[in-house]
Parts: sequence; structure tokens; C-alpha cells
Amino acid sequence: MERTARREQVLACARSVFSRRGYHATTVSDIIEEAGVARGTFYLYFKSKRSIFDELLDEYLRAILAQVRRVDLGPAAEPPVRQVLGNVERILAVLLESTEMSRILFHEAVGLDADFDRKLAEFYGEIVKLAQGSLRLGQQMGLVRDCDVRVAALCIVGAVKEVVDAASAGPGALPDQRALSREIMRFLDGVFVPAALAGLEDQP
Amino acid sequence: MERTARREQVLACARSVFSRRGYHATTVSDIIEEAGVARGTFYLYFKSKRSIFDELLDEYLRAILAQVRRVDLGPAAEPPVRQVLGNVERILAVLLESTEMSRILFHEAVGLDADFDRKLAEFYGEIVKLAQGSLRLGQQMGLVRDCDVRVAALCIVGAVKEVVDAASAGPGALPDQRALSREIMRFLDGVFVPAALAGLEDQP
Amino acid sequence: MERTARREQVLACARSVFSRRGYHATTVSDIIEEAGVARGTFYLYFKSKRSIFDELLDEYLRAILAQVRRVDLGPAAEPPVRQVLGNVERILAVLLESTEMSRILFHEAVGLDADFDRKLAEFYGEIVKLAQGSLRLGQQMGLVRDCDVRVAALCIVGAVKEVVDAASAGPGALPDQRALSREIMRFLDGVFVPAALAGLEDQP
Amino acid sequence: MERTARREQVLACARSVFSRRGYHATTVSDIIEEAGVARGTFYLYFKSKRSIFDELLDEYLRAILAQVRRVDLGPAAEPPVRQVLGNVERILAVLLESTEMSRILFHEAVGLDADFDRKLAEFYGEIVKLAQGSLRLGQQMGLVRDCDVRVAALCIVGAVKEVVDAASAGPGALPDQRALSREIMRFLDGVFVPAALAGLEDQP
DNA sequence: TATGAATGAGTCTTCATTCAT
DNA sequence: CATGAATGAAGACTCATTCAT
Repeated sequence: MERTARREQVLACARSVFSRRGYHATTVSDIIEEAGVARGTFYLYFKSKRSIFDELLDEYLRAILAQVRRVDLGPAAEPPVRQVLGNVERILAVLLESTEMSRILFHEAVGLDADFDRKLAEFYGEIVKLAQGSLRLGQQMGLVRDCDVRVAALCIVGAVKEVVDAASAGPGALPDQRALSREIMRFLDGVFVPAALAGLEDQP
Repeated sequence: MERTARREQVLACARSVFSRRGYHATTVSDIIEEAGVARGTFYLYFKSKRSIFDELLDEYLRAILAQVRRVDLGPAAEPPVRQVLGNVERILAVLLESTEMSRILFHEAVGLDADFDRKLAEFYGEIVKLAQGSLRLGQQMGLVRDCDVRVAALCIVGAVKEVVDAASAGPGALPDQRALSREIMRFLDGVFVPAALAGLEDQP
Repeated sequence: MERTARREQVLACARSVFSRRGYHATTVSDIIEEAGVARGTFYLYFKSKRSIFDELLDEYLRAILAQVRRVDLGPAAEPPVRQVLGNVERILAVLLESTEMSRILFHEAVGLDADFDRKLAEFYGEIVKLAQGSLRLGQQMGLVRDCDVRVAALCIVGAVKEVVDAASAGPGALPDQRALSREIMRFLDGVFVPAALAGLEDQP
Repeated sequence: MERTARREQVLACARSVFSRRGYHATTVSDIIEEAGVARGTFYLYFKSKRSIFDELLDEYLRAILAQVRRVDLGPAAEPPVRQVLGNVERILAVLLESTEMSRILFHEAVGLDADFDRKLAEFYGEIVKLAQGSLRLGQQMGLVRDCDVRVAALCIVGAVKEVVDAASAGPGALPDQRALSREIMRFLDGVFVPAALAGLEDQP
């Protein structure tokens, strides 16, 4: 088996085990057993248990962050609110698509250690800052009502996290991905002035 | 030293250490060192490292849940929206008052193991169900607009979690507790019909 | 409560617990709980867990040894074989009477540690030597056939131990104490010449 | 070093240490020090201190039990009394050959805990039942005198145990293995009718 | 590259014993 | 005499990581 393929295979097994057992409960033995490779092989491709987890998560964080597009105010651009909805929808899509990684992100990567806390804090900080920027912009455009944009941004991020977490855990009770982003968006109405939302509902 | 006092002292030290280092990184040695007691003393009062953590968290979860009051529709009662705001404010008060425990709740208790995951899931399930109930009731009264109450409830809970978490971590950038609940409440506007909020702002 | 009585009470409780749980599995907590005294009280009367066990066993070993009477060859004495039977019967009586201590002697005191092994070895050595002496005497009198008296003595002691152990454990299948000593005695026939046993059976 | 060899080596060291120090006094550190392996290596081959002891003893118990042959009454078979003697001799051979394990069997495995007590009880129960069967058979054939076979079987087993124990402990005073089984057999005379033993002495 | 036997630092937990009140 | 809170030495077991083959 060629290098890359083997690496990818071990990575996939690790993802699966981490998602099921959690970081601490997962042993290197679990991973190599799942992957069917020898102990030494694992360390041929990864520096440590910690580093493989790092890699898994980093990749995911990047993928999520990549979904966010800055709101375009150009004349040819879509309405800003539509663009914001697009961001939420794309992030939701990534999160709901890979429930294993979402579970890891929301459950196993939390409280791991100081380094990780910092990394996650940075990640969410970034997201929150982006949301904050959009809100501020919205305010300037008269689309977003007067409010503390920091708090509002946190609320938005928290709302998305909680919904996705629930959706990952129990696939039962929640509407599908499309409806979900609509519902979240509707929830966000709170920050938009009524006019901003005009004509949104009848879009596809 | 009498039994109860010593127990409480160790409990407090454990809370502090767990909050700083996290569950896994905390060793029983850390706790007894902080408390200035011998190893045996710890096990005189607590069955295990796990059980002291359990106790700490259970107590906290109960305290939070105790803040939630069912919305009262009686003629003499406060306006329902006011009551909801009261719930949010009380919960926020508890969470922000004991940032150590909030940190434990949001960071260390997450992804600990299957048992704990279940316990936390039950806890949040309870909270979400209560919120859901209030929203449904609001819909019947014409105070809450048409939406998926499950999703909305999740959004509310998630928003509160994220804000509190941010507030616990960096005390700097966020407004004080009173303003915070106002901001969150304003964020919740999204689910209320405009009329429901009339006259809320000028309350004390 | 007066000193002696309290001491005796703790001793009795220790005997009971040691017999049930065994030496190692028994904790000082078990004993004081059973006795209903405080931890400190225990050490007021006994130097250590080890020493209370010592005392219990020493007393018992002495009681058993006290049952052995040297065979009296005087003209007025009972027939020697009768006297030997008497020894066996008396020892059996003590052993079967206090099954708790027998269990301790045969199960818990065995393999405890080097000191105890030595003590037990001495005890059995004594018994074996006495039996050996009796056998040698019997040979001189023409009552005991030619054999290795050391081995024969060991056989006798071993036989008694095993029977008593079985009797202590399962009271079900074995005959009563009187019959038991008869059976053992009959088993000992092997070392007596036929004439020696004449007229034994019809005694009371 | 290959798996089996290393396992066997640790097993041998454990046997030696257990035999010298006893089960409780033996620490895993003792064993690995004796074996010259690291702590982890021990647990690579054995689940626990307890399980290695188990394995050691189980193997031995099986080896002993394997020596017992059912008495064959066929026309071509050896005289039954001879066969019984054979059983005793073979068991004796195993016991005396491995004095380390005998010491463990008679001293360390006794009173270890409830599980072990049960296991030993079963083992001796088996042996006693076999002896009992042989005795009953002997009675039917007129070779064994009238007696309580259960008690007699216990006596036989107890006699063997005691003799072997003495032989394992102090190699000095006792005759060699061949003579020993003769002596024990002579002791068993007690249960045989005189005729049964005719012609036994002049066999090789 | 691949293997898997070996390592040993690190943790939790128990329990006999002491001693201040 | 009695109490029971406090002690701390000791021991079993885990698991990430290394390295000789």
C-alpha cells in the first residue's frame, strides 16, 4: 500500500474511534486494531496520539472556516442577508455532513488541554469576529438593528453549535439540513430590521 | 476539623483544580496538595476522583435547573415575556457567579465518558424541553411567531451557553450580567411577535 | 464496660470476622464495626491487627495441645490404645466445637508469613513428635507394628486435619463427633497389630 | 525473545517467588525483578497478579489429577491394591518433584479468597470422590473392610498431604519417594482386610 | 516499510496505625 | 478510657512510545 493511502486509512480509523470513544478513552491500540496495522506502523506515520488528533481537527477547522465568505457589497452581489444565510447554510452543510468530526469537535476536543483550548478559542474567535464584522456592516447599512454585536455574534455561533450538535446526536427529531438553516435564519431575525428580511422567504 | 468543614474544603479545592487543569489533567495529588491534606484523607470523604467530580457537577446542575420557573398565565402574573426573561436572568446569574463551575460544565464535563455524556444530555434535554414548552405556549397565546419550537429552543440554549462561556473565559470584552441578559433577550426577539415585546424595555 | 470484658468482646468479633473473611481480607474496620467500638479503642487493647490474630491463634493452639495426654503405662492405667483414642477424641472435640477457630487454623493461618509458618510448624512438630513417641512406645510394647514412626505420625495428624476440615466446612455428610473419632481410630488400625485392638469396639 | 519463551520465563520466576514469599507478600515488582523484565512486560503476558497465580495453580492441579487412574477390574489388570498404590505413587511423584508448587498448593493457595477456596474445595472434592469410589469398590470385592468410605477417603488424602508437606519443607528426616509411598500404603493397611495385602510386599 | 515485544513513568486506591481532643 | 479524623507508605495496573529485527 502506498504511503498516502495507508496514512489516509489510519486517519479514517482514528476519526471513527475518536468519535465513538472520545479522545481519552481511545488508546493507540484501538486505532491500530481498527486499522489492522502494527503498533510501529502507527508511529511511522504519526508522531503521537495527540498529533493525529490534531491533524484530524485542524483539517476540519480549516474546512469549516473555508465556508465563510465575506459579505460582498458590490452592485452585482446578492442581497447581504442572502449572503449571510449562505454562510450559515454552507457551514451547516459541512457540519452535518461529517457527524463523526462534529462529534469530535463539540465533545472530544473540548477541555482536552490548555493547548487545545487555545486552538479552539482561536477558531471560534475567528468565526465570532467574522460574524461580528458582518453584523457591524449590517448596522451601517441599516439592515441590522442596534445591539451589542459581540454578544449577538456569540449568540449566533452558539445557536448553530447547539443545533448541529443535536442534529448529529439524534437524527430523529430535527428537520433536514435545508429547513434547519431556514429555522436558524428565522431565529436570527431578531437582529435584522424587518425590512432587511423582505423577500427572503420566497427564494428557493 | 469537623467532618463537614473538611469535606467542603476539599470539595472547594477540587473545584478550583478541575476548573484550571481539567478533569483528566487533574490528579488526586493535585487536589490534596491544594487542600493540604494527606492522600488518605481524600478517600475518607470521597470514593474516587470520579465521584468527587460527579458530586461537584450534580450539585451545579441542580442549582441551575432550580432557577427555571414555569411560565405562569394567571391573571395576577407578570407578562409572560417578562417571566421568560426572568428565567434567563436567573440562570445567567448562577452561571456567571461561579465561573469555575461554568468552566467545568462547558469544558471539562464534555466528552468525559459515556456516563457523563448521558447525564449532560439529560440535563440539557430537560432545559430544552422547558424552553420548548414555553415557546409552544407563547405560540398559542399569539406571542411567539410560527417556527419549529425544537430548533428555536436549541438556539436559545446554545446562545446562552456560548455567551456565558465567553463571559467566564474573558471577563474583559463583555457587558455586565444585567446588560448581558438584556442583549440575549433582544436576540430572542426573533421568536416573539413585535407586540409581545411592547413595554419590556422600560422595565427596571 | 470493664477492661477484660471489652477486650474479650473485641476478640470474639475478630474471631468471627477472621473466620468468615480470612486474615488478609479482614480489615481493622471490619473488626471495629462488628464490635461497635472506635478505631482508637482497638489499638488500646491490641498492638496491631497481626497481634490480635496471634493471640487468637496462640490461645487455640494451647487449648488443642492441652488435650494431649502422655500415654500412661502404669498398672492402673487404661489400655494404651484406649488412651490414644482418648487423645484423638479430645482433640477432635475441641476442633469440632469451635469451627470458627478451626477454619482459621486450617485456612487463614496457613501461608500468612514466615513468622506464622514457623509458629505453625512448631505446633504441628510438637503434635507429630508426641504421636511419634506414642507410636515408638507402642512398638516397644508390641502393640504397633514395624513402620517408620515419623511417617505414620504425619499420616495420623494429616488424617485428623482433613477430617476436621471437612467436618467444619460441610456439616452435612459426615457422622457425628463420636462416630468420627471411631472411624479415624479404625483407620489407624493400620499401625496397630491386630491383638492391640481386641476389645476396643465394645467399650462405651 | 519470542512470546512463548518470555511467558514461560516470567511464569517460572513467579512460581519461585510465590513459593518463597507467599501470594500476599509477593509483589509484582518482586516477580519482574526476578525475571529481569519491565513492569509493562508482565502485563503484556498476564492480566493480573492474581491471574498468573491462577494459571500456575490450575496447571498444577490438572497435572495432579491426571495421575489418578480408575481402578481396572479386568482379568488382565494388576491386582486392585497394586493399582491404588500406583495412584498414590504417581501423585506423590508429581508432588515431590515440584516442591515449589507443592508449597504453593499447601500453603499459599489456602485461604486466599472465596474464589480460590471454592476452586481448591472442588479439586480436593474430586480427589476424595475418586478415593471414595475405589474404597467402595474394594468393599464390594471384599478387599476393604467395613467403614465409612467418606471418612476413610478424607483420611487418606489428609495423610498424603501432610507427608508431602513435611517432605517438601524439610528434605532431611524423611525417607525417599519410593519408601514414602510404601509407608503411606502400609498406613492404609487399616482399610484393607489382611488378605488383600498378601503378596504386595515382595513386589518391586 | 513493517512489525510487535519491551519499556517505565505515572495514577489511582487501600488500609494499618497514630494522636489530638 | 474512648473517639474518629488524619496520615502516608505501599502496591496494582495502564498505556504512549521506542527500537531491534
